[in-house]
Amino acid sequence: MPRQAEGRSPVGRPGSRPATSVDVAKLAGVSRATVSHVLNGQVERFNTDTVERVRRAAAALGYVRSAAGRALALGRSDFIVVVVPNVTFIRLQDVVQTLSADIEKLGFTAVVHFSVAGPEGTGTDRLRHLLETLRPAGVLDLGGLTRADREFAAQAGCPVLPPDKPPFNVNEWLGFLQADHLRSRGYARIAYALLADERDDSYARARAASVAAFCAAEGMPPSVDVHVPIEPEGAQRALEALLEAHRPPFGVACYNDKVALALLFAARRLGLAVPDDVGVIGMEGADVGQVVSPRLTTVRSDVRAAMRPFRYALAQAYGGPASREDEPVFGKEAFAVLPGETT
Amino acid sequence: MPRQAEGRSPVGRPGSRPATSVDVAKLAGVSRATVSHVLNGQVERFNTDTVERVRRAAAALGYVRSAAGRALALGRSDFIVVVVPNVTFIRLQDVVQTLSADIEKLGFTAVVHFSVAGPEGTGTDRLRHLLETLRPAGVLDLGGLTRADREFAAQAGCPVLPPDKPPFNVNEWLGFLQADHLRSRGYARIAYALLADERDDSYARARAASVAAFCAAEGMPPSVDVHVPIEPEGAQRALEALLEAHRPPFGVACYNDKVALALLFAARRLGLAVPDDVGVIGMEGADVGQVVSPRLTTVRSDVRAAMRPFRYALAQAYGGPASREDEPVFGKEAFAVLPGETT
DNA sequence: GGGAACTGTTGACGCGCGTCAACGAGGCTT
DNA sequence: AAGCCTCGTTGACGCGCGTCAACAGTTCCC
Repeated sequence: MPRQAEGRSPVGRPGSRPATSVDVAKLAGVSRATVSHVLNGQVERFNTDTVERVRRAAAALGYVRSAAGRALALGRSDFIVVVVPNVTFIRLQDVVQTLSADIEKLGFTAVVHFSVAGPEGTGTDRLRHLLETLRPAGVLDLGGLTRADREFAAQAGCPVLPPDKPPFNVNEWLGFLQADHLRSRGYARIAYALLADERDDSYARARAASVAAFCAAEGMPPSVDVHVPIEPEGAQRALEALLEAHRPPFGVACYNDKVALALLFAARRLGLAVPDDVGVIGMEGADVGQVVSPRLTTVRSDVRAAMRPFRYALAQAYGGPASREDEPVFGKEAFAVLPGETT
Repeated sequence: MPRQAEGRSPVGRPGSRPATSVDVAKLAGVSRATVSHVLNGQVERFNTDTVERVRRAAAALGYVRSAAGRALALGRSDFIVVVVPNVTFIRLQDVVQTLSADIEKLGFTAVVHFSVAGPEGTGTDRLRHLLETLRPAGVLDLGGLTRADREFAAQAGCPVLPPDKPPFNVNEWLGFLQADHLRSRGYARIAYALLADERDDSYARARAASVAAFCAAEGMPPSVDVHVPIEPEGAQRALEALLEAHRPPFGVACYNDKVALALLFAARRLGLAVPDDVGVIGMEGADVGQVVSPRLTTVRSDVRAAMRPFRYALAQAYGGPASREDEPVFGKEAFAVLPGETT
């Protein structure tokens, strides 16, 4: 049986291998080098006619260049590793999805890496392995990278974005927003509620520190940190512990809306009046916090605006000339206190 | 200035290119072919001494094989694309994280792909592009793939897991659990609450259908579907609409815990007694549903047990001989009604 | 008219790896 | 001694691509 005639169809019939740049070159009647150049945007150096032929041929064959071949030739791949820290908020999915879309828009492919996946196998080892096999075009650090990991990546010739230390003081700002709101509502004492039982969370640390700094700067009593589990009895115990340090009324700035809700309902079960005895402000503006009664006071975040530093860093590093519209800092409009009924 | 002597250190000094199999071969005093064979597990064919030398050399150099080179030679990469459907539940992060870890354990790298990223650019195009550039070892479908996409992947020589249609009747089972619980609590009429304003969600459809089938089989009045937005006024309106179709008391099976909470508090604002007038059962056992008062009745899920079909499919397709302990169906223990105060 | 400068195009190499066919050495049989 | 098999090892090729140096063709200037 004679071998099937060279199958080249956009849809790729079963058995027909995918088109390569050789196929495109043949069909366009040019050399493979020309195809490569044209398809990589070296357009001015060629006849418009040639360019057109190549493009048409590529389209006709449904040509998609092989990531592997390109990576091998270039010495680096078109992947960008997104490092997601051990951080817990409901809208994390939005964040990842938004960033993935931005990355794809730049012609790269996002590979998300969770800083700490489980008990066994440190995230560091897994990350380093990833960097070495993948040789990605970059690492987008949402805050999960240790200094050592950053250096490792840099040494491996893999730029880490954003170039400054990742939190961008965003956590400082968030802590300030919460503390400032609480004080403006008349609370003279402030506490910060972290999530209990979580592995070290750099965001939480930074925000608690920011709240503490606010209190110090404003001459208020030092803020008290408390770890709150998302579970009724534990939350109640945490709140009781807090009551021993701070006499009501006081305000609690919470790591996220889940923590806030846990404290809110714990307070009611303990017979404390909200917001008179205890004020609670959450963080992130999760929809679930707005459907309960009383409606949670929180800090609403606009994911796209909050991601601006990351988009900026990506555009700066990989973007075309037209993608410089963003600024390197998150928009102040990214975060705003959403007044509710709990402060 | 003389070029630096061949830098080969595990940590990779700046400027020293990463070790390749050539380096390993040289250091071990064997050919590159041998290195490749040994490192791919062709152990019996070689002297134990040779094997040992190769392994030691690789370890000494911190050798990590290049994904690009391997992919190019093999004609397919070591990626597994995880297709995440347009589905909304709080613990989705857990699911993705768990699967990623399982995939890495098998020596592959997970690339998550969101079925629908945004308004512009259909997910299908992006997926197909991904399959063509990446030539992944497989696609793990959480339920977001259309039949056409599945066929496309198969034709491209890229196996789709799990082989059966993805939902594995898991949604049928979940709908049953909810409906059965409601009936056992004495509700003679049942409604199903989907998430409003979401693009088509196959999970939601399947579960609503399952609840409807339950009602029909049990001779109950047909279930009513209602779309609930996660926002107080909208939820209230949805509940009011429901009241026109069903006279209390009735039970509502909810798509997820957020929907359940929205309805729960909407009911209270409307002066309806929960659970006497309206029973509410959520889905997923999110911690946030357990800290509010009244505590939400819901279906608790054990992510690992629920992921079993996917782990099984992965092991079956790519796993070593020792990884067959799992069964192809999710464990019934994966999902259990968690009684609360709302039914 | 001969070289220089420029434009448009291409041949050829190498990236790192998997693998097939082939090889030498040693032991065995005929 | 010649042939055959097995065992352990390797040379060489190709995967698809980017890119450099070199090429033919044209225009220009002295």
